[in-house]
Amino acid sequence: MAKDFIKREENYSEWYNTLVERAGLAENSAVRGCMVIKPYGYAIWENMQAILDKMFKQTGHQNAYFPLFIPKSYFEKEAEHVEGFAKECAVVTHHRLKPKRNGEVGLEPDPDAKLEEELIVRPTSETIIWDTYRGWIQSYRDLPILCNQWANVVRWEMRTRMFLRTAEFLWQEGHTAHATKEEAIEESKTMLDVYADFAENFMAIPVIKGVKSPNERFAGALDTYCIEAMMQDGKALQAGTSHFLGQNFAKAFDVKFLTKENKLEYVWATSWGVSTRLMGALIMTHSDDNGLVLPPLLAPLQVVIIPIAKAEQKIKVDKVALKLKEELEAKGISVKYDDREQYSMGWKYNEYEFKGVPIRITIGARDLENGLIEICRRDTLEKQQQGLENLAARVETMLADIQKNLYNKALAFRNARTIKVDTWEEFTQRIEEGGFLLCHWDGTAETEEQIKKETKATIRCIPLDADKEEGKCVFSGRPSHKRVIFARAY
RNA sequence: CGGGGUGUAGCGUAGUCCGGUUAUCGCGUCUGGUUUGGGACCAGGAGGUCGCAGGUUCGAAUCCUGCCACCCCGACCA
Repeated sequence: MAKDFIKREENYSEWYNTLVERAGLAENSAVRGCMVIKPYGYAIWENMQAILDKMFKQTGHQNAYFPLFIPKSYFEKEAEHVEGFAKECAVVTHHRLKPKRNGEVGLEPDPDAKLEEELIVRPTSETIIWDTYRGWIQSYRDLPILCNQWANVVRWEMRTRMFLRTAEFLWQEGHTAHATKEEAIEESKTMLDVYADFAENFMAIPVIKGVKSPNERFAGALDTYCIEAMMQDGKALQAGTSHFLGQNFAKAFDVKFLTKENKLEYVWATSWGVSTRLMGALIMTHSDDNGLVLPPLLAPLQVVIIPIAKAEQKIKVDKVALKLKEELEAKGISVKYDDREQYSMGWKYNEYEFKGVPIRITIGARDLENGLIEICRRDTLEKQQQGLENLAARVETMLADIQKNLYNKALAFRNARTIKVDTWEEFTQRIEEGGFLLCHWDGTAETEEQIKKETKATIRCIPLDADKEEGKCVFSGRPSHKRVIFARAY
């Protein structure tokens, strides 16, 4: 284990913070609640962005960009939406500073530069986008509009955690407009599938697709679909959401269209998003006591080659290493040959393990005499000696295997900690151990509130594939027709 | 905003209760040399408003007062 790195069981939250900083992903900034994403962390995010962006385009979406500032009045138009976000908004009131009047050194907002209407730094863009869509939509021929925006948003949270909840974060938000309810619902489900596909096949994170209870719904949505993942400490993390917004925003912003039948109707809407929070999910799903573990499909560096050689043997080792590097790169694999002399091989081993590089290849002068190298996979830390022939192809296979193995491991972990619970007594005990509790729920907000109050557990989602099953609410004993997922969450 | 804690070199820290030479140690960093199969070794060097302001004192990192910042636990979390 890497020296001076604490173990997960000791203090999960401290382990997480240490890992984020030591692996070079991010650090807390001097600005309250904000985070600096460092180059290595950003490289992972860029890989995620590129894949998602491609998936969005394949499902017919286009990128666009809307303003950072939202006039306060826009914000007030949708009642539930205001209520949901009002408590965490950054507000711009002035557009100029001037020296302090009382003679002290420093600046203060110039009273003459007070904005007539205050501007909100977007916590999400539904309002400004729907205000814009009004001008774009007249007839059914203008629909659907399928736009996505890559942007930053600000939500002034009381308490923050790197990647999981920061005052400012990066995300994408899709906003679509449709002629029919069915089409909008279809869209929100399609995007949920895209997210689930991304989470499972690229991030190697198994997720449960579901719908939120009314309590947990997005402010202004009729239905909020989500993917929920389980972290290593048994807590749930909402990894992505897709909202069916009905005609709420169209009504609030007066966005109507003329149907084929020449009737004026309100437009149907969806919105969906994932954020840098996914980075947190990635870390808390796969990492171990040696540091980060990255799925090969997202790793900025997939293979690192480390030489061990005395000065006189170095040329031979270099030759083999560089040839291998070339072969791997020809297969589209990203490789670094780290022959820096100021660091020992032991130091490098620890460093790349910490950064989660999926495969490490050691080329030692001694083994090379016998035509052997050492290959070590990050997910299992298993080391093998191998010959040089066809090595690139075997590395390629191993990367695919690591990708698959990470998913299977995470799935096995989740399955082992997902249990059916039918009595309140068992619920209160098992919730302490973390994990997902599959329980009957009477469908009322009061029960949900009460359970949250007593146990801090919330309904993560009502799984879309939940089987019909008659039962009694774990809390109230009233009848229920399917099980929902309760868990403590980030 | 409540409850708890911490501020000493780039990072992590000892010293604070009980005031007293030149503020401790480790990591990192720089120089030179030797090294390389799991965070190398030796030698030498640089680096400090002890969070800020005021007070007590012959003398303050240490005691007193005020302020500030950050962290943890709550409240908050579409």
